Amino acid sequence: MKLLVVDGNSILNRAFYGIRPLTTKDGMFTNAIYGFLTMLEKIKADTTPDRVAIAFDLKAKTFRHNAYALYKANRKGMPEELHMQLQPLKDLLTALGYKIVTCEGYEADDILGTLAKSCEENGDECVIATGDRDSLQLVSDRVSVRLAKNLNGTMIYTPDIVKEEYGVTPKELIEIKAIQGDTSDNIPGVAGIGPKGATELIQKFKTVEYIYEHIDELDIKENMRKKLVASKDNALISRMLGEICVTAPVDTNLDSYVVTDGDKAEASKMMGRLELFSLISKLGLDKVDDAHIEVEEKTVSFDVVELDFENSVKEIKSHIKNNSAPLCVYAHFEGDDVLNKTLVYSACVLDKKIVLCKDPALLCEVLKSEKIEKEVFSSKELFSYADLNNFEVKSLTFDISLAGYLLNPNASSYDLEKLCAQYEVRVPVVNDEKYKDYAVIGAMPELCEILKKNIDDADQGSLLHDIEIPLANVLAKMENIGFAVDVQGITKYGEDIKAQVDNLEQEIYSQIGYEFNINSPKQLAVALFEDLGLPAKKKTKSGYSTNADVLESLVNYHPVISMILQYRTLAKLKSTYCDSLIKVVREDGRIHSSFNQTETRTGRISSTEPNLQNIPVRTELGRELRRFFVAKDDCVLIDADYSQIELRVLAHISNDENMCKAFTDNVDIHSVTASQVFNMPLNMVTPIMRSRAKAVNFGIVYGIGAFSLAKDIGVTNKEASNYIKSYLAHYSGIDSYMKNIIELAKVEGYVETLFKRRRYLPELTASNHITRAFGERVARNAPIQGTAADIIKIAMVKVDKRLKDEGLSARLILQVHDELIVEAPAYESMIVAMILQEEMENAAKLNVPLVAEAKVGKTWFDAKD
DNA sequence: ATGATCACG
DNA sequence: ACGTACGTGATCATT
Repeated sequence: MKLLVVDGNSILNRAFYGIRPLTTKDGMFTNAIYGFLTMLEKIKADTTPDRVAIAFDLKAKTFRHNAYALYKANRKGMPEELHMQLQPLKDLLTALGYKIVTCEGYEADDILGTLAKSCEENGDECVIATGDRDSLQLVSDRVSVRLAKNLNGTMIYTPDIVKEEYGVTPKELIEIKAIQGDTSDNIPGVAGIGPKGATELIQKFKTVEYIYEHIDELDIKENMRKKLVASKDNALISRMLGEICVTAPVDTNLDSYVVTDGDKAEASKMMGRLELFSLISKLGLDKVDDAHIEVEEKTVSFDVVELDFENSVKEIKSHIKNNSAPLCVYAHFEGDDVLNKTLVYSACVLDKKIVLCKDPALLCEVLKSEKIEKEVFSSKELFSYADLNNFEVKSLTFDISLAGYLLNPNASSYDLEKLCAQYEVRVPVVNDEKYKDYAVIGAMPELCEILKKNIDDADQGSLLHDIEIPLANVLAKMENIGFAVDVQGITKYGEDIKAQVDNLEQEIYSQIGYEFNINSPKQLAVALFEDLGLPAKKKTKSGYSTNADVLESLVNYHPVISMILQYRTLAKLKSTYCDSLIKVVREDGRIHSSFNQTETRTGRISSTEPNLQNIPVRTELGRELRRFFVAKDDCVLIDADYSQIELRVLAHISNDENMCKAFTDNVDIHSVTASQVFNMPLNMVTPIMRSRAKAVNFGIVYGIGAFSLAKDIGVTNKEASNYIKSYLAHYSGIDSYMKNIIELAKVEGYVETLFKRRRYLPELTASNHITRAFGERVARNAPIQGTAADIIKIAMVKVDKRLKDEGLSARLILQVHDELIVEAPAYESMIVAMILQEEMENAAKLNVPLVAEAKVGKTWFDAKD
């Protein structure tokens, strides 16, 4: 029989500190629970036990909001974020069928020891899972310790391995500790003797008892003898304190530790509440059964039928005759890229029935129909499907994924299963085994109801219906149209760069004296900081940093530094931009990026495969790449960008008098800021002052800290801090906005944009001040970045509509956060430029004017000036 | 899978 | 006593 004994508190600690903070949207921390269960699964898989006992200390001390207390605290002290996870974890473990062992007056260690001892005596095998080396003293022929060193690394300790690592037997570890002491356990030991001396003594003399019995005859240095004599009392006390008790009054009958079925439904429900959805499937729990048991009398059973076009239409028609509620439509596509998606099936939810249809004609018919009001899971792919098939989607009134995103943009994904679990929508049961996977589609109507109610409660109706859903249509069309590129041009440019990279590579090798992988920060660090002996400035988790900041500070030390910087720049251009862009050009000679509408926490869209929102522009050489982003034959690009949209938004929401006036007068904002910060008349502002003021303006938008500002513009902390003080004194409206928004965020738990886009901020309640400070910066930044995102989204919808209404062939093809790009026949360029400027500037009415400027060119390079 | 780096707004 | 501005995505090296 093999018993696994888990040191609950120790593993919980490892999980808490090893897994990045995770929270539910209400701010409940869940990372330790997630980590614990994940690690438990791993431990079980590794050790294949017959029985499992999970030991916990009975009382956990907590502390609050005081890092110094943590430092001083006894190691059993626990931050509030961890403590709040303790009871839920225990409940969850019980529901999963595990036996939790605690014991009044004894620590978890003692429980481990007692159970291990009992196994030993009864001829059973015992594995102790812990993150704490104290337990190593328990190792024997029958007892092994599985020590978690970090998240990935574990080590199984047997007597041989203990001997190998410590040079003594497991039991002798107690003796070593008695001499060496352990501050974290409040074990004093012998003053002046550390691990080395202690080990030597025990290797020679085996026990503390023996040492003191023969203290005068020992063959040791006088110095050592004196230390031992001086600390005799402490050593003897330490010997007692350091030995784990093996006689705690706990149940040692192994049959008490059978892992039972527990209450799976309850476990699954609890995990759903903790929003740990991935665990539910990882642990093999069945969510459907959970809902089934939980609300048995309310469980709905759905039929799934597969019909042809004719019969599907018939069913749907008779359904809408009898139902005023909208029709829920789900479509499943196959194919990994934007253009080549094939419809596998569409599904419509009728009363207690899911109608599947493989005929694409049905989906077209339903989407086209103005009379059928539709609620869907993801509108963008439906809009895309319609666009590719040259028809328009009518009466699409709700999008589940977009609603889920607006309600909480912090989530990592928005699939139906997750949303059902989060909003406690029970998934119906489908009895036909063949169609079981379709059951979740049947939950759509109820899920829509709940999401709609939540959207109403958050006052996000307009944001969803007037901005996000129409935008999905615009994005779908942008994806389908794509951006034409000059493949030959990129190829040639790439070859030129390749030649330069190869040259640099050889020169760098000769400078360093040997060949190595320059792309490996690790190898580069060795070359620079060890072999060349250059001063290392900054450390990362895994060694010395070699980033551009560090390298730039070293350029005067050695000629190879600037070569490496140049190499990095060119290698990046080659691999990320030339090579990969060429790979994603399609048969039509265009690049079709995907635009994700539910990705960012601030409301921006993101672009992937490829990312067209980070094409180089800041350096001359990089910017050249934009010459190969072109308009098709007889067409031009019209590129319009907002001027200072984030600062204008800040001026508006803070309603700061000075900043509003600057924008209303349409004067250069950075110069004005400089004159404010440096207390100078406008005409005395020098370029250096302006550039520093510009950095301060950026910093303010990001939530500012003197340290980072100082680093950014290369002044002292003190100076930077003065700039900020002066800034906030002159822009007092911004000062009060920054203070108020944080108070508001703390009270409400979230911040919102002008158009009611929300971002929840569980970080603000963290006890860790770094986390809290991050939450505060986000509270200051999110409304600004988010409102700017709202505004350009509105502009996109309006521009798209104008182009269509005016019968133009021009099409939006790209958005880069404050910039829109349209491809149009050359003869439309003037009108399109006008439309862009007009719609962008009128997208929102703020207290300050919005300014956009449009330029025309044959390539992105030319259109961007 | 994660971290380091670097491209963009 | 701490770590350092907001938001993204792609690549390469490494575990």
